[in-house]
Amino acid sequence: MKTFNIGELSEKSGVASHAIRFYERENLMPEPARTQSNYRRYPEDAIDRLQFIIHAKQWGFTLDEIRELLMLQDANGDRADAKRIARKQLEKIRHQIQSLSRIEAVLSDSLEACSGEGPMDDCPIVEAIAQRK
Amino acid sequence: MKTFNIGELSEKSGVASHAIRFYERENLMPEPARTQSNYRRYPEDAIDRLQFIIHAKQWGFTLDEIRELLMLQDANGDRADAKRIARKQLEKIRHQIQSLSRIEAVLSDSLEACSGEGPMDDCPIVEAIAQRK
DNA sequence: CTTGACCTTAAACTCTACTTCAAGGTTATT
DNA sequence: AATAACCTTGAAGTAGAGTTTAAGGTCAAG
Repeated sequence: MKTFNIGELSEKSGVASHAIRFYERENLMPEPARTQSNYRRYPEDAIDRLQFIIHAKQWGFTLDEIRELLMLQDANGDRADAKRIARKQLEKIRHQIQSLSRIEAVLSDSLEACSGEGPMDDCPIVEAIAQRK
Repeated sequence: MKTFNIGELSEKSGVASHAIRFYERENLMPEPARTQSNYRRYPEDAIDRLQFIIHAKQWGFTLDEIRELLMLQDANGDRADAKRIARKQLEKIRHQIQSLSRIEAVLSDSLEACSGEGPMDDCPIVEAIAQRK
């Protein structure tokens, strides 16, 4: 089986070496084996784990939440827990979408209402923010 | 006309005194008048200005952007500039809504696919994150 | 006239998720 | 043997938006 130095892992995973060490300190990555000269030596599945982290980050999970998910996997924990975490995340995301949509509506209305000419007094955009219509 | 100490302004606006001083340092709030004993003394419209800041923050504007909007108002600047700032913000928000919606779809699918029972191997949630389907 | 609530400043700390720096050890190539 | 390109650690810096702390001045009530 192939093993990698941290630099190779960094290249293959797209995560900077320093970030990988950071994840190790933060208990997102397990401590890898070491060579005689104390270099970190990673197995292939370290790539998958780093990519799991990247994707979860893109989904808006915090490192704390990702750590929780990874620990569940490592402990071969309960699906119910994973579901709880994911449900919380889904609610968070839905809530964000709702607020953003409200803002989108008002902001695009006020952009249309604003001629783009003349001085700032009574500019519809500024008024919309001031009143948070 | 009524004037306020920073504590009263804080109560009326809902912004912590320290945050108000912070906004002053950051040029979001103008330097107010002072009493003989060097206390800050605010006019009533300071409340409106703080609330403008609060609302703009809720809309996702950064303090840098809010400062820019406020300076435009103060200078009675050009509506075209306000429009430019707002348009940029609208794009940012639309982009966020799109990413979040994609995530929402996949996450809610995988939540439905997960029974919530049994061990973590092959849990649809974990797989969805790993593969970022 | 003391106590407590308020105000002043500057500096340091918080949080998240890293990145950069310093100082040095190791491996590969020439 | 020298040089470049890797690796090691710990400490410090970054950004955004404040909050907390330290050390003290002021005001109102009792």
